[in-house]
Amino acid sequence: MTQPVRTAPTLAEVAAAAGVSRSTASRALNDSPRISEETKRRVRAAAKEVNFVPNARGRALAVGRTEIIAVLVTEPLSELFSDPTYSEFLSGITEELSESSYLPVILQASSTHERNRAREHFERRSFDAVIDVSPYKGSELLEVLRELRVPTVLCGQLEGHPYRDVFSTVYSDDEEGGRFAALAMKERGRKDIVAVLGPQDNPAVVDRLRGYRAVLGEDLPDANVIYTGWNNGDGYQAMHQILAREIAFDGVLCGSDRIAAGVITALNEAGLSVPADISVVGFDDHEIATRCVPALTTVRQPLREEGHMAANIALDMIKGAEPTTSVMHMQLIQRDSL
Amino acid sequence: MTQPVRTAPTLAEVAAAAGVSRSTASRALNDSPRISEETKRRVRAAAKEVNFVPNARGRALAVGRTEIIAVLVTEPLSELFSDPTYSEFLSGITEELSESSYLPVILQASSTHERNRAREHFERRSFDAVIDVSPYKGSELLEVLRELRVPTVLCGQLEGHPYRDVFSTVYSDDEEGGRFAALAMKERGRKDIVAVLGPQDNPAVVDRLRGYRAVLGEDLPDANVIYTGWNNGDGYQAMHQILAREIAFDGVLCGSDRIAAGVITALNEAGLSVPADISVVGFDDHEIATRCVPALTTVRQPLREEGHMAANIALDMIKGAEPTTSVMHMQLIQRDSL
DNA sequence: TCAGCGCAAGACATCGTTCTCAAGCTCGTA
DNA sequence: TACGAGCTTGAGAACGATGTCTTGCGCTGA
Repeated sequence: MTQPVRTAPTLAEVAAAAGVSRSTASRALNDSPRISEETKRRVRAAAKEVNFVPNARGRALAVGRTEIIAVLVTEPLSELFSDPTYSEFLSGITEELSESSYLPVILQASSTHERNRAREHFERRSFDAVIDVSPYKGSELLEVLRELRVPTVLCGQLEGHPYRDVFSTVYSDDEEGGRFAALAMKERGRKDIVAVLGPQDNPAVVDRLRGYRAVLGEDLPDANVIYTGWNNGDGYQAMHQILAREIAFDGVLCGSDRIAAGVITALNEAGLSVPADISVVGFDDHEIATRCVPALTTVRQPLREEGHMAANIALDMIKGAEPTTSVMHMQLIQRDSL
Repeated sequence: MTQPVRTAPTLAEVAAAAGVSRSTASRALNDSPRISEETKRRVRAAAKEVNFVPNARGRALAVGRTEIIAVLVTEPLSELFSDPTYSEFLSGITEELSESSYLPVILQASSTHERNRAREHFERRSFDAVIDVSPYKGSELLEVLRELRVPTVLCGQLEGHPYRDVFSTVYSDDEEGGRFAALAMKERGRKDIVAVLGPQDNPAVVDRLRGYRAVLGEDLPDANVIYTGWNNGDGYQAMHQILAREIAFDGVLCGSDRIAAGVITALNEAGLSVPADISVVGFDDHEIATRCVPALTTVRQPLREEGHMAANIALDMIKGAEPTTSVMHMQLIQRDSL
C-alpha cells in the first residue's frame, strides 16, 4: 500500500527551481536586505509555483521557537464554559497575537493526566510562552514553569504574590469594580441593597463583594447576598426567590449583566419598575446590557484589553523582557437602570 | 544585560556525562533492545542527574511529528462555552490521548484573523492531526486540510457527506436520541407534550426535534416548542412562561438535564408533581440527572466515548490508516421522572 | 590460530530551516 | 592596471534529536 503522499515541498526544492542556493532562497523569503530585488522576485515566484510553506519543525529547530503560545486552563473546562467573561478575554489574546506570527492554543489541565501531559510538553519546550488564565497558589505546573524559566503570564492576582520575580501578572481590580457599583447605588440614595452574585468560590466574586461591603456596610446585610450561576435564567430564579421572601429592598447589585437581565425580567413580572422602584447595576458591560430595558448601568471590566496586555507581555518576555505586573482599571458605565 | 539563562540540557551533555556517544544515549533513553543493561542504567542515571528532557523541536524534526493534535473550534468560543456537552467530549479526547504521548490543544478559529493564523500553522505542519469539533460545509479550513492531507477527524455529520474519502467522521445520532425520548413519552401514554430545547440554531437541537416529531406528530404542536439556553435557570424561566400560558400538557421533553432540573423546580413550585402529573425527560445524562428529585429519565449521548473514538481515529490516521466513519448510538436511561 | 558470528557502541548522515563566514563580482578611484 | 569597498551569493555549520552503517570486541568452533 504505497501512499501517494505528495510530501510538502522543501526549501531546497524552491532553491533548485529558482536556480539559487538554499541560503539565498531563505534570505529572499525572509526579506533579508542583503539580496537583490531580481533574485528575491525569482525565488518568490518559484516558491509560489510549488506552493512552498516553511516547515514548522525545521524552522522551530533553527530559530529556537515554536511560535506557539499555550493558554493554560487549570480549572475544569466546564467551569470556564459557564463563565462568559473568558471568551472575550481569549478573543483579546488572539486579536493581539494575530498581528504577530504566534498562535495561541488552549491547553486544558484539570485532571492529573492532563497536567502530566502538559508538564511534559512544557519541559520539552513545545511552547514559547504560557498564559495562565486561572492561576492558583501552589500549582505544580507553575512550579515547573518557574524552574524551566518558561515566559509566563498570570491572569489574576495570586495571594501573597509568589513568583512575582519570575512571572508577569495581569489583573483587573475587582474590588475597585465593586466599589464603583456600590458607590453609584449610594449616590442614588439606595439604602437596602441585594446582591445576586456568581458562584461563591469564584475569586472575582469574592473581591467584588469586598468592594460592595467597603462602601455599603450595613446597607448590604449578609442575608441579602445570593450566590448563583452567571446566566439570565439564574438571575431570574434568584430574584424570584428574593421576592418570595418579601423583604424590603431598593437596589440590586448583580454579578453579571446576564444575571441583571434576568433580575429585571423578574422584577417587571412582579410589577416593579426599574429604576423608579428599584435600581439595578450589572457587571461586565456585556452586549446584553444595552439591549436591556431600561439600558443597564454596569461596570466594565476591560477583558479584551486584559487579553491584549497579557499577549503583549508574553511576546515581550519571549524577546527577553523582565516580568512585570499590570493592573487594569474598572469603569462605571452609566445608563438608565440606576 | 547577560541573562543567566541556564539553557536546557541537551542529549550531548547527557552522553558526555555518561561517557558514551549521543547515539548510544538516544538508544538508551528510547529503550532500544540493542543496548546493554549496564549502559542503559548509566545513561539514565546521567539523564536524571542533569534533568534531561528531550527537546520537542529537535525531536519533532527527527521523527517528523510534533506530537500535538489540534482540536479545532470554528464556532465562536462563547457558543462552545454555553454548551455544556463539549467539556465532556473534550475530556474524552484528552483521556484517550493521555495514554499516548500526544497533547491535544484547543484551537479557536472563529474570526478571519484566527482562521488565517490557523491555516498558516496547518500549512507549516505544526500539528500531526486535527479534530474538528464543529465542522461545517464549505469551511475554508477544511479545504486547506484536505489539500494538505492532514489527518482530520470531523465530529458531526456534514450535509451531503463531502470529504468522506479524505476525512474521518464521528457523530452520535441525535435524531435517534429524540426518537428514544419521544417513544418513552408515548409508551407512558403522554399526549400533550412541551419541548424546552437549547438554542434554535444548534444542529443537535434541530435533529433531536426531528426525532421528537417523527414519533409524536401532532402531540407536539409547534407552539409548544421553546428554544432557550442550556442551563438550569433557562429551564426554570421557560417553564414559568409556559405555566403562565395556562395550556394543558402532561409531558416535557428537555434539551438538557440542566434545563430539566430547572423545569422540575418550576413545576414543583407551581404545585405540580413529577411524574404523577407531568412526565419529564432530559438529555445528556449529566450528573445532575441523578441528583434531581425525582431522578431524571434521560437520553445518554456517549460524549466521552465519542471523544475516545475521535482521538483513536486521529492516532490511527497519523499512523497511516484510511479515513472511517463511525456512528455512536444513543441510549435511554430510565429513572423516575417519567 | 583464525575465520565467523553476535552483540554493543561509535561515526556519520538525516530531518528542514537559519545563520555565519568567506568568496566572487562589479565598480570607482588612484 | 590594480586595488579596496560594497554588493550579492554560496558553502557549510548550526539547531537537537533519531536512524543507518560500520567498527571493535569477545567468543565459539574447525
